[in-house]
Amino acid sequence: MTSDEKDAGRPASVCNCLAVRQAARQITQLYDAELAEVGLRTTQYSVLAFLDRLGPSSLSDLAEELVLDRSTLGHNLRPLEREGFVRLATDRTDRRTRRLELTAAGKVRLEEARPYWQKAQRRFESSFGKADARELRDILRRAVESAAS
Amino acid sequence: MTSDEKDAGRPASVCNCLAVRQAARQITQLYDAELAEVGLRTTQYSVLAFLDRLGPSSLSDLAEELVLDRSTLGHNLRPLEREGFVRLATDRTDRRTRRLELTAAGKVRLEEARPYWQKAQRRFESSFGKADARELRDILRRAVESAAS
DNA sequence: TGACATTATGGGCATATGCCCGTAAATAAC
DNA sequence: GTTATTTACGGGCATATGCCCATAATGTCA
Repeated sequence: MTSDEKDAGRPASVCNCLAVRQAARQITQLYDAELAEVGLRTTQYSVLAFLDRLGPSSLSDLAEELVLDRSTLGHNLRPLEREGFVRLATDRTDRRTRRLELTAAGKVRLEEARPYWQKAQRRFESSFGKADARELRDILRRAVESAAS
Repeated sequence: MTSDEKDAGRPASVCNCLAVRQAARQITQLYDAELAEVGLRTTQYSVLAFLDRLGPSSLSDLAEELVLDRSTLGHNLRPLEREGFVRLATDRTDRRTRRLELTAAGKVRLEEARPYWQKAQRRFESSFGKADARELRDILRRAVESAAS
């Protein structure tokens, strides 16, 4: 009996997709709980953080960096636009492209949020282990590359 | 300079939450693409598979097994009920509880879907590596336990 | 047994996710 | 230079996710 056959009836232990989705749900709740203190979700924080790091970007470029569907990014921007944290402007050279920019208010909120993100990081890593967390991120990064190809 | 400081400006490489969410999105697309052949999503497949394995269950029990919010499970059942794959009945002994059951049609659809789930598994593991996949699932399982506590 | 806490669930709300399709603009083909 | 293709985006649709609150039923405790 192979180990595959042994636990064939236990979906959670053999399905790579279920495993990563369960973990994403669980870990997201941990980070969302901290970021709720400043009224942001994990996804929103990641958009602001990437935009801060990359500077003004097209939606396509940012979506690719975030490993996110373009359309999904478009949807995710709505609450951030409404709050005035990001701004969309039409590119001058290519009028198809919309340049997404972090506003001053967005930058302020991002800096307010960072300590809470760090707190979530510390909480998770103090429980899971710093070295294990590094290994987790590494294997997940490789999984993203593998699934994308 | 520690390695933390070295890549402090690269959110994707340091944030455990972002890493697992990106991987979940990417891998989900791979599985959803296969399961689309039988008109199921990854989440729906996992509900049917767990229900088949566990037998009739309360929503709370099933949600806990799936590492899913109770309310989320309730929402996820709507399309499955509409299609007639699951059935909700009031428990006789405890009328608060709703017993969730897999219908005959649900069982049929589940068995139809299994080969496509297996195909997704094979596609992912032939690219990522069978041993790496096992390691991935193991570290994710530990991460779930860690974040839940 | 009657007040209170606990448990199981549903409804409403908001965001998250990605598909398909349409539109508009830029680029390539000829 | 006109047509065809590609690229960038938005709108609409459906599901996914989880919070908060309300309701109903059960259990507890004096």
